[in-house]
Amino acid sequence: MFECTRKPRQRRKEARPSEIIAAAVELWKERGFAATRLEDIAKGAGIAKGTVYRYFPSKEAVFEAAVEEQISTNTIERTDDLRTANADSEEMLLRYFENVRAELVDSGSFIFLKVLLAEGHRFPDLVKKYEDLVIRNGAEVVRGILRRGVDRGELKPQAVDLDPTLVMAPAMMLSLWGTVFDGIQVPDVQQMHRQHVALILSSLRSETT
Amino acid sequence: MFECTRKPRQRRKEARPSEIIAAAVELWKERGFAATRLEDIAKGAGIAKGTVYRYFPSKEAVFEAAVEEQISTNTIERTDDLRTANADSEEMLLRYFENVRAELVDSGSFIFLKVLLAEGHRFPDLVKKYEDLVIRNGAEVVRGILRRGVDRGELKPQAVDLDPTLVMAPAMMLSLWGTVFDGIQVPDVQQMHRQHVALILSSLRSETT
DNA sequence: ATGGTTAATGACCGAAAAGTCATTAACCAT
DNA sequence: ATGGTTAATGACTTTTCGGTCATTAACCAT
Repeated sequence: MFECTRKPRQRRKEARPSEIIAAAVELWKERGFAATRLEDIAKGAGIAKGTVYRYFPSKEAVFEAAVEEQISTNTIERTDDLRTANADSEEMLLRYFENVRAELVDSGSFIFLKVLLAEGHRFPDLVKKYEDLVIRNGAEVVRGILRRGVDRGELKPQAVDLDPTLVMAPAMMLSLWGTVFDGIQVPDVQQMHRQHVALILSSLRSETT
Repeated sequence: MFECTRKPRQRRKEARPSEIIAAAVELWKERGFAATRLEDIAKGAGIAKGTVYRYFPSKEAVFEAAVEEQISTNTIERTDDLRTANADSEEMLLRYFENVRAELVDSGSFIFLKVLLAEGHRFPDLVKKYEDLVIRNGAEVVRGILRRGVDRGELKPQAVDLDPTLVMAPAMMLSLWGTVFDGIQVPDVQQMHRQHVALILSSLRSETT
């Protein structure tokens, strides 16, 4: 007994940055942003603290890179997904909401939203970027769905005038709130999204006799 | 030149706690929660760091007391305000939204929401209390408005089944988001609230011929 | 006045965590 | 093999900041 577990040092320049970010996100999800030390991140990524500094100049830089990564991957996915679909507006809205929920809750990008809301001061550039690429992009998707609904005769023409923010905000807020108590608290986010879609549609659906 | 500005020490046991809280909230609003040191708070309140510890056992206790204060003062106000009113449902909803906005943005309680969202882990009791007294209370108020609208014949009966969270969430989210860029970013929160009310009503208004 | 009580002070302490760097050892080209 | 390059290490330094406490001085009762 007492095995001398000599950790075989590995040199993997390419893989490190994304591994570090992945470990960081995992810990931020579990314990929150402020409570996560840089050494925890290193440990989580299976490397020593000093190694982190070879790839990122500071702790904040890791956060910035993480946001940057999430931003790019997610907005692309979402846009593609919705462009090729062929469902009615209700289905489209539901799918969009589910997308938002999954992205924020399941894939854990809710921390970015939380931290940017709470600590936005410290990352003015990031906030701007997040606004441009996530919020505005989301608004564009919603606007697309509404416009498409009008074109197909499912929604009344005024639907295009509805501010997309009003459609997105509850989806984001509910998902966010649901994460505060480790996801247990809010009864059923998806159910509520369904109700929200119903509310929107009952107001915007065109009167086809 | 070289005036020895001897600060005249003052003993004001009664006034301290609220002054400390006020100074803390002010700084949190300006610089965020994490970026505010306890010594800054003391300086802001015009006292020495040690004095803070005469009134609060820890830094977190200051935060807890601040939330506690906001919670009590604000929920009382809101409930009273709406019970005595005599306007139609549209007016009531608008007033409620304006209330939420004013409370979060103007009187600065948005930091509590932000911090509880972002750092909820560290304050499980507070989160619970906030949920009970602010969120649930808000939901109750909204439910009251809807019920009242049905009673007066302004809203169709299904209105009472609408989850109040769907009504509150956009109001909170928009106000929150508006504070991230020092309030400059979101074009016009109040305008958007008007649109939101219109959306809700166009779906819930009873068809009186 | 004056002495007792206690609010107020701020220098100090120590823990915690960010960030550094001399040393070690993979990896590769020869 | 082997020597050069550089990724990886982790002990060490530095900084930051929450919390303490011996000392000072307001305030008040006498």
